Amino acid sequence: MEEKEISQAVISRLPRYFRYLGELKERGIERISSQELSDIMKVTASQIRQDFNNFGGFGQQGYGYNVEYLYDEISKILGIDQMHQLIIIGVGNLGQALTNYTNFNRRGFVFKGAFDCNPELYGMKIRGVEVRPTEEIENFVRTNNIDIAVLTIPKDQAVPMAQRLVDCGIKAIWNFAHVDLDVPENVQVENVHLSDSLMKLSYNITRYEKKHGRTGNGKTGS
Amino acid sequence: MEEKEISQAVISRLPRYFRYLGELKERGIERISSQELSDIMKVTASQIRQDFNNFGGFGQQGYGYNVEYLYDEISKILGIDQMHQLIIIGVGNLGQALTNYTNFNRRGFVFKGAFDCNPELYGMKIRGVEVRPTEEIENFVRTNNIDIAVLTIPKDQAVPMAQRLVDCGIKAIWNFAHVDLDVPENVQVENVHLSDSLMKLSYNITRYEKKHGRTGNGKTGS
DNA sequence: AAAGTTATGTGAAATTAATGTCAAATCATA
DNA sequence: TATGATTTGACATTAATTTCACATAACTTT
Repeated sequence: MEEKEISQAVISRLPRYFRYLGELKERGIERISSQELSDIMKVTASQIRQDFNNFGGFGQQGYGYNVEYLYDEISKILGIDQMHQLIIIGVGNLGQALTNYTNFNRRGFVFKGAFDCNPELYGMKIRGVEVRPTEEIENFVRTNNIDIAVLTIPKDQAVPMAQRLVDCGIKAIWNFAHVDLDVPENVQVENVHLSDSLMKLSYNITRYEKKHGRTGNGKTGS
Repeated sequence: MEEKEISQAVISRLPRYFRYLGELKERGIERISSQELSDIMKVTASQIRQDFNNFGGFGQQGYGYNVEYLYDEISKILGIDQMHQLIIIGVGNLGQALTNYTNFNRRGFVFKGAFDCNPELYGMKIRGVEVRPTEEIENFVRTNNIDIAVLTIPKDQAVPMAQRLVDCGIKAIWNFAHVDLDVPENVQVENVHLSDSLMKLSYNITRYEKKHGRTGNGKTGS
């Protein structure tokens, strides 16, 4: 039985549905129609129904969707009903920030190890986890069943590091390095390219100003 | 004369082109064809040509594209030939990490101020910039011509803060809070929802394992 | 300067995604 | 249990995006 592939466009929308459903659940709301959700989330009701239907019928005609049930189903689809063990590679500012972001913990992402190539950091503790030398990564990943490696190291180091992670059987890489990683299809990669995001913002500022006749600050001017 | 609107799908690809062109430029490569770029970037040559053509003809038949010229043109399109003054609101781990990320500086994003509501942090210096109380934001934005506010505060604080920023004339918000901001169309918002990104990764791990018959770690198990 | 090659720009075709529509199922109510 | 209101799920339609294909322009070489 062949499962039909769901487009990444749909997947990208699921976390947002999940977030809104979580809020509704928190507020004690038991049921919701696609139309109501449409009003709140500012997407068409049709898209909401279509999106949910990719995974089977979660709703009931004449009633709508049960908030808690839908929430749980989406969490299963996203795989966050499962535990994920993760390690951070690169204990710089960003690495530490992510480590300290406790919300991930609540969603079943368990921070198991931290690695850096700077000897001065060895032994330092972040959220109870000791920073270790990067040489120990392979062994650690294998013995601790690590699923996800968070890459917060400079881009030139990221490429060989990704290869090492692939070789020792990592399942996924959450990549914050500003480089594209080339990995086999059994390893999942999710890129967070912050500067790309900032450039998009810059584009939209510029576009708006062009359209409305305001000017920006020339780089040489003042 | 009406400029035709460029789709966000195209805009999202520009930073990646920009990055690859920057690398080519660094390596001293002067010209490149859409086919060569296609091989390197793993997108179709057709898409590359189509994308660039949205902004006018940057290439030359029989020759290809001049790397440096194309690089400069894209930087203009993205608006990163202009200076952008920015402030950070929320000097937690993530806020500090972003502040210390020097690459933004190189691209014309100038870190001008830092704000927090925790009095213990007032006066602390990050990259030479003093942390100030959030009450001072409005005045600071107005007198220092701030374009972009980086929001790294909890989501419940983010919504009223966004309103304050809108009211004092900010041009754009780079939003790291896990909430959707509702702002008028003259204010640009770019969201970085890290947990959405992590959920997408989780989905892809789960999908791969389902397809290939491996199992994850049950949340209750181990 | 002519011939052959290369590679863009563009319009058309194909694919993918989003939206609109409605029959059928369920709910609420009397 | 019948009636009317509600709302999904499926399908049809429309829109957007990507790919294809080729005429045309510029380059390169002799």
